[in-house]
Amino acid sequence: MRTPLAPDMFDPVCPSELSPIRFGDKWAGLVIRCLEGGPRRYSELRVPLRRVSPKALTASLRSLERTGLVARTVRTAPVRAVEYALTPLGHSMIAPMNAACAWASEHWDELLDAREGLGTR
Amino acid sequence: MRTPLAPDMFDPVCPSELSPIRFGDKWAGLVIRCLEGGPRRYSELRVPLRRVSPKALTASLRSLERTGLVARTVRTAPVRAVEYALTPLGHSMIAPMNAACAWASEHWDELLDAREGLGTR
DNA sequence: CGGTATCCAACACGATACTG
DNA sequence: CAGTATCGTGTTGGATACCG
Repeated sequence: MRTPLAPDMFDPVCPSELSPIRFGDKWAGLVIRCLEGGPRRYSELRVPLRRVSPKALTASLRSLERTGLVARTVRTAPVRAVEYALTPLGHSMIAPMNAACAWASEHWDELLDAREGLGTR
Repeated sequence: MRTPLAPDMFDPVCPSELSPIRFGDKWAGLVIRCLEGGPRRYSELRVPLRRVSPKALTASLRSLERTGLVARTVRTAPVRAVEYALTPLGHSMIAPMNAACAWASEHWDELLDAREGLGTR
């Protein structure tokens, strides 16, 4: 199955913004979300993740590869194309990620309150 | 309810060691685990977390306070004592933490494989 | 007892330019 | 197309010593 990519992962507000739960490095969670709907080429990923520099994106992908969550495959003919896809292990992370997102949504107002309570003191 | 603290959070092997899922900063997850069984004083926390420098432990606690997961209370009489406890929000994180731990346990061998597959190439 | 102060090394991340 | 090279900055975390 191959669903369309979100046009911009930073629009309007990333629900994970306030959540303390992180999956790997800074961008790993968003990258996994982008790969959830099927394999993607590097340049495809750059569109919704346009606010991430190529260096940081590559670093995140390499890290995900190292952890075994993402597989990188290169095709040379007819044109060079590099595809990134979730491994079975990567797919298995979707469940805990959804749990984390659900938690953040449920406690959104408390998380906001905590952040604001700080500014005032 | 107030259960005894683990003697050493780093012994024998932390199950979260290989997991890419993080809760806040480097030590936040372990700190939350220590507070799960009831409020603790700073010096109590330092025992199971003795491999964490006081500076890093304080930083982690402050960060958890800021996020609204931990409450800090000071008692001055008869002696000065500072207690850290999970807030309701903090307690609500136990569920996603357990989900993350379960995930790591289930996929432990795959995570190990991924790490080792790297050393060889 | 419950932290700070200080110093330092390592790393993460961004911007930009460039390349096989 | 799919990155790498380079440079610079900011943050993280450890070690150690000290303090009210």
